[in-house]
Amino acid sequence: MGVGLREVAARAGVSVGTVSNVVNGRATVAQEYVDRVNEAVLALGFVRNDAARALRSGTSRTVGMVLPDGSNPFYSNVALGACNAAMLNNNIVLVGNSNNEPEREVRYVDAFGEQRARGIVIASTGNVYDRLDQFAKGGMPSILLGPDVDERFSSVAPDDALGGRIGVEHLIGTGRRRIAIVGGPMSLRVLADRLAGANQAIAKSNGAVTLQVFDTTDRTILTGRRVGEQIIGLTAGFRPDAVFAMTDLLAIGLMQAFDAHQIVVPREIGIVGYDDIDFASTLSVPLTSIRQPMEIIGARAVDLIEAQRADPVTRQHMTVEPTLVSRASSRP
Amino acid sequence: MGVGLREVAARAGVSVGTVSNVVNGRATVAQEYVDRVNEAVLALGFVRNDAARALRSGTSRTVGMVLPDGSNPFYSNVALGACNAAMLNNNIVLVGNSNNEPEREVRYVDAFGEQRARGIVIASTGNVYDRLDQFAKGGMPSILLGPDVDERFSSVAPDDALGGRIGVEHLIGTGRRRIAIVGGPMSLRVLADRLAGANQAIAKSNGAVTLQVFDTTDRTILTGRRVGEQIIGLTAGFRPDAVFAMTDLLAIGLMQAFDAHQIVVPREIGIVGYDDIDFASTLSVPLTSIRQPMEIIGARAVDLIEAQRADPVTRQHMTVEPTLVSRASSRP
DNA sequence: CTGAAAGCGCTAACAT
DNA sequence: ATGTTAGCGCTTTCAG
Repeated sequence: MGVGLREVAARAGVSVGTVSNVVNGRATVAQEYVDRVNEAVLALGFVRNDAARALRSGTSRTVGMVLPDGSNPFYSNVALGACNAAMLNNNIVLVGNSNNEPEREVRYVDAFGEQRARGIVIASTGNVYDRLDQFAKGGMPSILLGPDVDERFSSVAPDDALGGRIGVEHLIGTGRRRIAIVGGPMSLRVLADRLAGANQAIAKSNGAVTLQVFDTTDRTILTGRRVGEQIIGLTAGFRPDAVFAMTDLLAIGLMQAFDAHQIVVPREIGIVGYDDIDFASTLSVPLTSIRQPMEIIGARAVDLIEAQRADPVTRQHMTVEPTLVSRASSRP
Repeated sequence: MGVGLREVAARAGVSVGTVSNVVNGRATVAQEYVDRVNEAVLALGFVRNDAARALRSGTSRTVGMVLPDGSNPFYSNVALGACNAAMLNNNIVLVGNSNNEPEREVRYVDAFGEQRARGIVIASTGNVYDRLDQFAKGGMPSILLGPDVDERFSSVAPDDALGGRIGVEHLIGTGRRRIAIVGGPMSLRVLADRLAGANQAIAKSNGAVTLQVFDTTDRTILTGRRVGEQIIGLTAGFRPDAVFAMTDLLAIGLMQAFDAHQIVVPREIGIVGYDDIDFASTLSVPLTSIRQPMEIIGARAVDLIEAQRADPVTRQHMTVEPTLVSRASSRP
């Protein structure tokens, strides 16, 4: 930008060291000098050069975050929580969006590595772990988001089994006994966990049964609607009185199908969704849903970065608990 | 990270200049040396130090983006488009989320300024313009997102008047004549523009009238539902046969209200929304909506950054055109 | 409490 | 085609 410490120093009639001290709000500089320096900074339009600072001091104020999907509210809320936590230490969070493309993921990871970020928080498919490990050896830790732990990194993940459990427990607690479960594919760890939790709740109950598990290939509204039609097609004896949907989108699709066939929710069938997306509360029948503590996940991840920098050897695997948000769709 | 060009050079038995050339894929280095250097890079876990590069070469590969709301799909898609465009020049886009807080906005702007980013793309409320202008003097341009132009910066904005016009023209084209318009507050420039465009379409039509403008304080589903109830309460002669909603959320609320009172869309009343959010297509009556070219906005902004760097004096104010996505909610 | 000076790791110009 | 070297702008001793 042209104007550096030197120019400011010249104009203020002090040394660069003094200017540096003023600019960084450090210790004891005579008030008179402080004023003169500030005047010069303003007049000259001086902007600190972070590249030079980072080079010299070897440390950055930036936490890098690599996320697979910018339009997924889950991730944007995680990012928000991370940002809040970083602010407390006077750091900032910069987000790179890999758009689910491994190639972009690598680019962002490299960029943060080369920038010598404080650390990287990443929800990854796994192919950059070696690189991240290399960075770690150089003192730049990475934190994994999600349940697929790797021994080399600390991680934070929501407890999906717990989520599945409390969702179904709630349905059972409101008097339902004939539970259907909708979601998939089960090769996704988070969904398998939710299913396991759901089954666990049913096993512990007295008298509730898993009527059917609809293993879907995706979790869209359309798929939910299709499953809904299937459920409606069931003869009365085989129809569930409650369904646990593994995402809110699925739940919304189910509701649309039930609504189209005058099956009233929650009287004839109770529904619990998962994620508590914004829409959940504003549906014509507001949706009971499992809410993930998204901002806490982000905050914990940032905390783990600092913890890891302080103590590079210990690894922590944190788990955060989802909560049930009860609304009309599951009322007794 | 400890290991630098020097260590690599030592191990490979070449000079730092040569290593630099290899690492940056430059020109003519003997294949034998290339191999030796690459071996050393791998063995030592060398990672380029971007701070040093930026300091020395005075230029960065990072485009900074400051957005007010990470969970708004509009902005995440703009960011995606920006990212795509940046990739073409081998740059990357890093996003800072101000969460609508001026204080954070300033922090991100400062951070990008200090990092000497290639430029800043920002959807701002306006209080950082002076700072951005200062950066511009130092050779780091900023591009404004949105209709509020400032003479000092180039900008790119969707043409909201056009959006309003094509939305209402479509409604009129499908035979509707009694148009209601829902949205607000009109102090927001984008909404005022949409209204102006809508009115323009009505003025040009033969026989269509603006029955009523519902000026709302926000644009949520709940508000849409409330307006819907009002519309239902109208005596038959005053009830519109079409409504242009300034956001899809409003449109969804309207639909919920109409649905609850057995008013069938589109037969009794046609609806056009705005934004084409993901939900629009999966509603039980899919919603006709005005789609903003979000990714193009982001791409143009990144292009403008480069244009501005090449020619710091000219300012450009670009406008991009929304399109109508026709679905069931507005069928004749 | 302030000034002077030595680099941080890299690039690019120049010399070989 | 490769090696040498002078800084980029800053922080941080170390003297004064």
